[in-house]
Order: sequence, then structure tokens, then C-alpha cells
Amino acid sequence: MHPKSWGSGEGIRAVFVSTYETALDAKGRVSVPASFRAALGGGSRIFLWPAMDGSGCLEGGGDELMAVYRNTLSRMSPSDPNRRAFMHAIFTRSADLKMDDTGRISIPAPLLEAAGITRKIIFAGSFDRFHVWEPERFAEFDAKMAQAAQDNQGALDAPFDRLMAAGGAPAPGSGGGGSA
Amino acid sequence: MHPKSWGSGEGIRAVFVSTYETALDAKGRVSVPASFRAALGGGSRIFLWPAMDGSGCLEGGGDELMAVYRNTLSRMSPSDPNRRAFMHAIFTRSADLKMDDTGRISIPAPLLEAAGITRKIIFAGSFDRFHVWEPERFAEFDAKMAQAAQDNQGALDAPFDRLMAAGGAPAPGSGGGGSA
DNA sequence: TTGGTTCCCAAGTTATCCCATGCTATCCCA
DNA sequence: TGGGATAGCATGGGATAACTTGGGAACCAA
Repeated sequence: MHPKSWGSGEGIRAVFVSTYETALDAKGRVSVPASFRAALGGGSRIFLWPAMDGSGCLEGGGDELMAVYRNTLSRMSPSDPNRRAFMHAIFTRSADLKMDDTGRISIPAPLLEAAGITRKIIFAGSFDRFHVWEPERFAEFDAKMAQAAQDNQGALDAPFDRLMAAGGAPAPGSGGGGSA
Repeated sequence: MHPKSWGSGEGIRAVFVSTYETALDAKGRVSVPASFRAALGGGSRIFLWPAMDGSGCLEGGGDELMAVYRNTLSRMSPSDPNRRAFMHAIFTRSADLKMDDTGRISIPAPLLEAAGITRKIIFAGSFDRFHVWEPERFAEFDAKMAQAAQDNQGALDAPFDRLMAAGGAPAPGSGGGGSA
């Protein structure tokens, strides 16, 4: 696709966006969506681990995300009790997978079980990482998130407020041809 | 008018104004109104997601709006419960589309279903973003908004004044292609 | 050997790019 | 002010490329 087409980027290369549904083939392989491969920056390495929030899905990312976690870990004091838990969650429980030439991976059985995945599988983009779901669980989560978004619109309006504050009022005559 | 004639500086360049009705062609493509393309600032990228307010339409914008959301997200605490809902609504549920040379996009089936769109489609400008409607739903919404405006004129005066002060407001319902 | 995994090749399907056409709105000139 | 010329926009369709999926062969481990 367009691996590095984020011309206006400020440091962020690509983002995991959108949701895709695929299925495991007879050999237990799944295609990683092309746009996600692009978001991985060209690397063929993928890390996957059970999400820490207990939502029952898997969380994953590429080298870039792992580097962030490495930094986080290195800044934590060795005596910090959270350090051990964090390390365990991200490094110990994660799988280090390599995509083949066609962009497929084989997710280890323990991870599939943890997510309740049997055949159908959902890749959900989450900005700097992605999530892997069993479809029904995803549907539930999706509904829950939709509800939360409706109940908390005020908290999510922030972008608009900032737009206005930043001088978002239209420049005179710049109507973009809207009514011209 | 030249779509790329806006300075490439900061801030908001153009605004999404007016309402247009078009239709999906045999391949499922739809032309983005020219004035909206101008409002996108020359980029060919469009993001679309189901509106968070449950109104049953789609909401969309370009790189610029997405950059605002990126900022918002990066400023929210990872422990903020709203963060996940926000990310899900904007990044997980959205499609990352690219216009072709003639300004058309293909809206993914799940989004079309979410909005109830089959063939006819309405693009409605909403200042810094736009909304995509199935015509009947839009008509209902439009009527409801008109009623609300009548019942609550005072409350609506303030934003209108701001718009007028900035010199941008078109006459309501004067859509360029609105009658098309 | 035997099962499992990885690598590689192949084909179908889908999406994307690109060119061509008709129409509409705008501009210019009489 | 009216009419013609022109440029921009919306639409249709075909060719090309990309993505996904399936399966065979080689490799490693038990």
C-alpha cells in the first residue's frame, strides 16, 4: 500500500486504524491486514501478548512499540514491585512472531486460547498498537465502548474546544468554495 | 479555484459547509463534493467513523482533524477510562480512505450498514468535519434540528453570532448541490 | 520415521489507478 | 443583458496492481 505516506507527520510514522475480520486457515495462519503491515514500518516482526486490562483480547505491536516498552522498563527502579509485573506482562507473556512473505503469522495456541479464538479473528487498530479479538467478544466490547462514548461525550469534546481556542474560526473568504 | 492554493501553514484553512446529495455508482464509489475536497486542504486522505452521538450517521474529516485527535489522545492519561472509549470510537471504528484522482472514495460495507446507506448518500458540512447520511435519516434529523432551532432560538444565537463575526456563514439550506 | 513448522510458489479475488465522456456552472464578449 | 465559449466537476468503465488465500515442498525436532 503506502508504507510511508504520512507526509504531514510530526514524528509519528503510521497509525493502526480500522477493523478487519479474517480467519485462520487450515494451518492456523492469519493474514495481517496490509494497512497494519504498513503501520509496522516495514518490519516483519510482531509481538503479541494478552491485554493487561483483562478485556480478554490480545494486544500487539511492532519493533517501535517494543522499544517504547523497553524504555519504560529501563526507567523503572529494579525495586519497583510494578516492574516485575510489567515485565512479565509484556515480555514474558508475549510471543515474538515473524511474518512470512505474504504477511501471515501463526499465533501460538496459548494466546489463541487466552483470547477464545477458534477460527474467526478480528484485527482492531488502536493508534500505536492493535488488538486481536474473537468476534463475539469484540462485539460486546464494541457495544460497551459505544455506550461509554455516548455517556461521556463531554470528555470527548476536547478536540473541538481546542480547535475553537486555536483560532478555528473560519478565515474570512476562505470558504473553500463552499458557497462561492 | 485551485484546491491547493491554501497556505500550508498551521491552523484551520477551510470549512466544511453546505449539503450535497449524490449516489454510489455500480462499484460502490462516491464522489466527495469538490468544496469538501478543498476543505481537506489538498490532502487525499479521508477518515470516516460512525458518529459517537448515536445519531446514525457517519462522521469524517481529513488529516488535519485526525492530527487534532492524535494530540488529544496523546494528552489523555493512559489510565483515563475515557481514553479507551475515545480511541475505539475514532481509531478502531474508523476507515482510512484515500480519494482517487477524481475525488472518489469507496466506503467500506460495515460503515454503509451502520448508516443505513444503500444507494443515495448525503454529505453534510459541519464546520471542521462533515457528516454522511442516508437521505431519509437526514431528513428526520434535519426536521428535528429545525424544530430545536425554533424552540430554542436564544441558545442557538451565540454560535451563529460567532460564525457571522468570522464572516463565514452561508444562508441555511443554500447548499450548492443541495437540490441536485 | 513422523509430526510440526517454515518457506515458497501459484491462483482467485478485490481494490486501485487511469483514461474517457457528458454535464453544469462560470466567465467573457457582443 | 443575453448568448456562446470554457473550464471544472461528476460519472462510467476498463486495465493494472495489490492483497488474500490455498497448497506443496523443504527443514527441524522428537
